[in-house]
Amino acid sequence: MTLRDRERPQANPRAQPQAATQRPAGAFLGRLTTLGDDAPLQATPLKLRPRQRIPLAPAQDDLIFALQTGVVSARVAMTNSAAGLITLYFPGDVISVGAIPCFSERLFVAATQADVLRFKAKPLLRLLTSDIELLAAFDRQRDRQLARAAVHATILATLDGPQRLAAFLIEMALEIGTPVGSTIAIDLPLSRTEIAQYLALNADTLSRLVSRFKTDGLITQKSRHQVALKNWRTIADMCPVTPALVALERNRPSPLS
Amino acid sequence: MTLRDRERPQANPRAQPQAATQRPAGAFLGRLTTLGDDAPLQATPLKLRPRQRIPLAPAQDDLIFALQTGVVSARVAMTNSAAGLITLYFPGDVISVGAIPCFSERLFVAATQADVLRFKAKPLLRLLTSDIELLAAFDRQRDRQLARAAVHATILATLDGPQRLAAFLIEMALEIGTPVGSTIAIDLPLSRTEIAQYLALNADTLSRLVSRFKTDGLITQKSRHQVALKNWRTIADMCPVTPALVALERNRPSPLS
DNA sequence: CGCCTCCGTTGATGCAGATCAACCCGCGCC
DNA sequence: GGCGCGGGTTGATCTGCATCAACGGAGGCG
Repeated sequence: MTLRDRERPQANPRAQPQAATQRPAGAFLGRLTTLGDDAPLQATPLKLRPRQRIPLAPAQDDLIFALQTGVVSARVAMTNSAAGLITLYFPGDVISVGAIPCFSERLFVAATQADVLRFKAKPLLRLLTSDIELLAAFDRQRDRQLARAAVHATILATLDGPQRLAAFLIEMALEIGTPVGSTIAIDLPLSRTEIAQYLALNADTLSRLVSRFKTDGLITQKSRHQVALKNWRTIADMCPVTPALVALERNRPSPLS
Repeated sequence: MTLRDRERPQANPRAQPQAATQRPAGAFLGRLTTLGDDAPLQATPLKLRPRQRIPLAPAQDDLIFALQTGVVSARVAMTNSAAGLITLYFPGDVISVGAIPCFSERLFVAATQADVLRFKAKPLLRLLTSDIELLAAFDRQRDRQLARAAVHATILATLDGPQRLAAFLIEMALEIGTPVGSTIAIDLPLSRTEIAQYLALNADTLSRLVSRFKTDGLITQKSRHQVALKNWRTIADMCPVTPALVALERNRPSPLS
């Protein structure tokens, strides 16, 4: 599929992502917003609808976004072949345009309703020089995102299909899951096809895996985008990267114990 | 194989990585070192032999290294299964301990002789607050490494075996290759097994691919670690991520045109 | 209402690459 | 020299996943 813009409003956006929007932001963003407006920050708030692109002038590398609520995906299209869904951003994450490699096309698409703050790099850096604690928080946030990228690469490099799906469910549960009784409810911000791209699996194969998880009683599905993990322990055990994902979550406030 | 330390000196270290050691460092490191010793930086220079680990106290997250010469690899070991070679660092790169996810074990191993500078995070950040240009260079460097991680994830996610090998050769050529006549000579800093881990391929499969590249006249091999790309154009064309890799290289001085 | 398009599911089939095994080679060591 | 060992190569076989094709269900829209 081509990555053309589909910014037109959809008549019925998918179910509201309560979890994602109510989530407390990360340490950097929290500290940044408590500074108030006395700082000459020139941040522009943007509200994105699901599937809406973040507007970007071509070759504009000096923009930095901070994600307040929702989920955003970074995608690239290569000249010849299939597109890829490279990275997912969650509340508190920093979206640096320069951190996405320049294939023929690169773009950021909101997966759910999302609120982002747009900065120009220069004023933001100037602000960081004035507050070493803020700079430290910014630095930790970048470390965290680099580490997440490394975990994702490890998932793609070493895990087979079922393990990848388990890793995805765990990652989503940690980032945007809400405990409901003994289960964890997740509002999936991605379509099947997008999940398949993110996991480097075929959409058909992913469908089979989800079906198998359902028949095995690991998950249940209320609607297309609403799944619940019935058996956290089993899912966590079948995926070798669980400890790393949990450790990443330690660095910030989390809804899960 | 277990990731036990093999720090003892090897009787015959592999061929000298001339390319890597003569390489000009990146913009951040260049700017940093021109500051001279008037800054209270407390940088500790380390010299690493091939296969030597960077000494790390457990759970020490507040260290940052800057790679001056040579190549360093980041590895993780998972509880159950195989180890992984997550990231490669080249001259000018910043090695932040917090940017590697915490599996059961995480360690940095010099692939060649290497010179690194060790910083504690706090003083380095303090220095960054004093010089916005230095901070900007540091930030660009982090973007670059995030982008490289994204490209690597794309390689693993979307390319087949031959394309991955081509991508690896291109990446190495851009980072540490030296033009020799119409060819590009590369001193591979990794063993076959390590390359296979990096590319998420089986060592056997990789061996077959290298043989095929040789019989196809794409590369020649002087010794185990010395290869030469005979036909840059063909190799570049067979790999869809070449433009992204080249674009990454634009951001810093490169030995290739 | 009927049509269309997008998304997801399921079955049948083929292939790229993993796995297993044997072997070679270089090298350090006894 | 003989031996052991780690790393690399090559062949035979197996399998997990991609591919292809057909179908169904859910909206959207005239």
